[in-house]
Amino acid sequence: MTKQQMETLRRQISAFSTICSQLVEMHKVMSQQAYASSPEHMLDDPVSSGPGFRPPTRQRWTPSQAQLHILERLYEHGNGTPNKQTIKKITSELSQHGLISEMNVYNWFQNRKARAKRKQHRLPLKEGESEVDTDSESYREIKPHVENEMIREDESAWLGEKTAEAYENKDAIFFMGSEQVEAKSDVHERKHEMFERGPCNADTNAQFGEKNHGMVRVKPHSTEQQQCNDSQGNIPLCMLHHQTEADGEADALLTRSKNSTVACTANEIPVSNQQVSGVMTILLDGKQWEVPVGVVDVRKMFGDNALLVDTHGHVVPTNDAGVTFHPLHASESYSLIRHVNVKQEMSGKESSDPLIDSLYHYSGHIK
Amino acid sequence: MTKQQMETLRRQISAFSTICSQLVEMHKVMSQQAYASSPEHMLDDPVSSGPGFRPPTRQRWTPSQAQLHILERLYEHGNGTPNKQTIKKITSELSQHGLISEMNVYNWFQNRKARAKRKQHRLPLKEGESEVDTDSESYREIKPHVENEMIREDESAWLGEKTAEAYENKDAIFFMGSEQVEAKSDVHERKHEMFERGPCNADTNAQFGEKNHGMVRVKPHSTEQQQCNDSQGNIPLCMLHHQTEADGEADALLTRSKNSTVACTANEIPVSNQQVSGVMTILLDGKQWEVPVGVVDVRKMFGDNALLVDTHGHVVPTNDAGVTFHPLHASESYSLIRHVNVKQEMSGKESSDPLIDSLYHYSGHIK
DNA sequence: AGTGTATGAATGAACG
DNA sequence: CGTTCATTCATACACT
Repeated sequence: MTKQQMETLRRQISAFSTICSQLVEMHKVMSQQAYASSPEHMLDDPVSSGPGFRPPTRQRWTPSQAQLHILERLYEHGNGTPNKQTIKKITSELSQHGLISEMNVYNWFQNRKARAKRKQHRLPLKEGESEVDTDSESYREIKPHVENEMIREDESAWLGEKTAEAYENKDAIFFMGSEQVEAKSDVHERKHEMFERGPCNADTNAQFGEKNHGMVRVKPHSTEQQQCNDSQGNIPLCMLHHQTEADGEADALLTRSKNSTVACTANEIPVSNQQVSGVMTILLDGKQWEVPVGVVDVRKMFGDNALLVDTHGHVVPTNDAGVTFHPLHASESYSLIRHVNVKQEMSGKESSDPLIDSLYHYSGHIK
Repeated sequence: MTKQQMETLRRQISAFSTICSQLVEMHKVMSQQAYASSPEHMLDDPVSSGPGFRPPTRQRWTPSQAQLHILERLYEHGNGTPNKQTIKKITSELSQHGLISEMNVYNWFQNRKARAKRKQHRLPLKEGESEVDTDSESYREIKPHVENEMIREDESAWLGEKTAEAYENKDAIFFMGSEQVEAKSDVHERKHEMFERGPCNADTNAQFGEKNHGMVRVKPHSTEQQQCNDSQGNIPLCMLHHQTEADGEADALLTRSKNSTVACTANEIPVSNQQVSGVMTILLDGKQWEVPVGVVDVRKMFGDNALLVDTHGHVVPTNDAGVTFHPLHASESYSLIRHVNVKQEMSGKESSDPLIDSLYHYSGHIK
């Protein structure tokens, strides 16, 4: 390797580091925003300043004028949603006028159709209807002039196709592993519709009675609520310190993992990373997880196709069984990497992605 | 540098690449989830409902986060649609986390499967690519099993603040980046497994039929591009060499001719479907996009603040106008990085973010 | 800087 | 089962 190459490598890493930092930063900002927008908390945060990061704009496809024009014409002419083949063609064609994917095209037609229909019928919208139905939409009609028929209507379902789904049918496993304890809850608020959906019991509404009815699970459970609470949803990095064990119900939930480990997130700020029994918290892709203190069975915990990468970019080494050699570090961040093709076939060390292979290789190598 | 060190470097890059992908994905999920609705919607307390209260009604079942996770897990475990018996069990179990009916479960599995299949299909059928069909792609799925809703506002820098300096120091590159990249927070997970939205072209353009008030907004800003097309591209992956300095608007002409550009890359490999004019598919942050064959005007296509990074961690080099020197590589994966401050001010090569500056610097440097 | 609207996308449910 | 419909969620923009 030449010096030059080395330099290149270094730069690559540097670039990655930068990118990662940036992404993390964005993530952070977004988290804060999300949090801030939550009506529940009132803690005001003086901070929030920071660099002017803005949530990445443009998350959704926006057809260019040319694309729209073409789509509109196609719509006028054609009947309904095009089939798969057609979609492909359209997509190709439109890609000449801007980034686009088949899904965009598909969605466009679906929406176009649905909305046209709705407008036409002027269906009585339910209150709280968010989809505002202004007549303005009609303006959007565009006169199709000459139809350039570039699409033909091949019937056949455009989206369907055989796929080798390899689901082996075994017995469904219920709480397999149980590994995942989910104890969380979402405390969330909704943004637009302010209407709080009241107690919703499908049966109560004649209007909707037909929907779920019949099999509506009635169970007026209350569990949800409780659970949510106990989870105390938010736990700062070094959060909580109390055990939830005493909390009967919560405890049950948290400890579903039958593991000895108790579910107390509680580590007093895990200094030394590991108290013997118990659980500690780590961050996985930004989410908090409770893991037993001690070595971790990555495969069992996250799936056969999982790999953990620490913030230094190192894959957490494991033995052949997927168990780490060392405990994870409490409060540390890890990234969970997966690869579908890796699943159990990993033994064959063949995955379609060289990158992943490489990681695995590395992982194995290091052990 | 020893061979060993080199290997380490390589691993780091690989890991970083992966991490970046994850972060980008995560970021997307978050932005999408920022205002996700609370799963408790359908379980609202009866209390609020007063006499003339209209129970808001949720017409259709919406799985709570907990339910979703469980379902996801069950699905993941690879068993097709559960049988009746199993459905009952699942339903029963899930009812602990929210209102649910067997029908809901059944539908969920049906949909999940159908969509997964569709997804799988849609991607692979793109052009070029040899038989080695790349079903890859899915490895980008993120799959958190926890749903904590915890965000805490404490500032606590979860992000190392020294980040900046780290990458400045070229010699320290090795492990830099490593500072704590930790994301604290929550993130509720939702997984929209299919194609997600992707980046979009930055171009907007006046609408066709005017929606609002019947007034057509005629493209106000000069910056808007008429069409974002003009890019074409494709080339094997060898990338980089070149400088990227964002400057101002510069030309725009390198491209603009529709299929003009040559370079049909991936097509050394027999192309299959999609013989249509030069179009090829690439994966951007896991999502498939169609782009014209030929060089790509990154800025135009993704915005002034965009950067493309390939799976090797290389920033795709572009000229001052943001146009790549080479076409992208068909079926290859790229990550889209953005930064608001980079925009056009880049000319002064001064952005408020050192991170980005660094990237640009890198990019240019390497040429 | 907010607010409303158009509309892209996700997804539960239904249909054939 | 695969496809389509209906509804909801989320977001880009325009306008004020």
